[in-house]
Amino acid sequence: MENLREMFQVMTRRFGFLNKNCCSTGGYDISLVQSHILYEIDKQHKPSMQQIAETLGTDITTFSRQVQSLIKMNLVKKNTDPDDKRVSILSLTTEGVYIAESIDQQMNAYLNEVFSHMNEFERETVVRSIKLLNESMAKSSKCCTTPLG
Amino acid sequence: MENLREMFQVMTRRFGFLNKNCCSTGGYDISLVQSHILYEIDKQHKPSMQQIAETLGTDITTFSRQVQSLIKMNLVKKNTDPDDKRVSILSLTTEGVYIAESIDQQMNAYLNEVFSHMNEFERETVVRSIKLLNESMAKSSKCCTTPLG
DNA sequence: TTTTTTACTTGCAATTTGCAAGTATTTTAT
DNA sequence: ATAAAATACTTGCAAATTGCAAGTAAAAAA
Repeated sequence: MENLREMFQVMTRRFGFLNKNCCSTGGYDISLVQSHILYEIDKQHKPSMQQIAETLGTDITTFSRQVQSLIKMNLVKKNTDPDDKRVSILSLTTEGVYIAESIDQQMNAYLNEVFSHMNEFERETVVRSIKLLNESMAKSSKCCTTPLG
Repeated sequence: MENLREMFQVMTRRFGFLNKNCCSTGGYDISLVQSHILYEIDKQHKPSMQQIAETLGTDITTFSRQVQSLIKMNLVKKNTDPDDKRVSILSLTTEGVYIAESIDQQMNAYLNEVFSHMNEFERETVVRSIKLLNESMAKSSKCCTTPLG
């Protein structure tokens, strides 16, 4: 059997580079972690601080400060949940949405370029495989969840 | 078409968690970046500092210090290349090999567990897909290489 | 031989990190 | 109804990680 880890290591490293490249797109000085925060806020529905921090596997105190800087940059808003005044609901500002979308476009453009080296059949196979992989990882209770959770 | 980026983001995040979990296995206090350094030194043949730093996309100065700490921990050795006294050849100590291997085993065990949720056909498809993906990413000149290279 | 390039190291100064300890609100006893 | 416990988040550190600028030493080019 081939070395699974090696394949994954190479793939995720490459994807990591791509991610790093893309987040500094558009003149804005966004760090990789910040781009992930923007991405998740955009994706989740009215998320709280805890939720995003949990999703990203970031310590809540670190996350708190990252959000503060994103608010200063006017990319993220924070609203206290009316039902529970302890929790802060996060959302993107118009500018934040713009940045998040432009990063997303870049990423997808690059990924499409990568996929252009395959034929239609290969593309479909790969897409299905990644879905399968994600499902399997989700099923696995032992692994692949946040380090401290 | 599905959102490629989302699929990749989820997958690599999960793999990242796995990576983080695994590197702190075995009582040793190894950071994620350090585990990646050990991995690459193990993988490459008599690599120089530059080579590993380049592979990992790390600034050479940062890398220099990381290696120093790994040497202090007695996991890595540095030997000056006899053919060019400027370059340092990196290698793992016996202890380093042990750590690297135990991380590798953990990782592969977890990945096998993930793959156990698939049938034989799916497994093969997924493995082939990841290989394909890696080849395609390698072909793509635009993307997926080190940020500053 | 001098100049330039290359491989690496150190000096900062800035950023990022997480634990401990805080505040404020809500939930759970009693 | 009130005290105690839990939850959501924030701040104070102090340590670790980062990268640029400037260094050393060796090799290659001029």
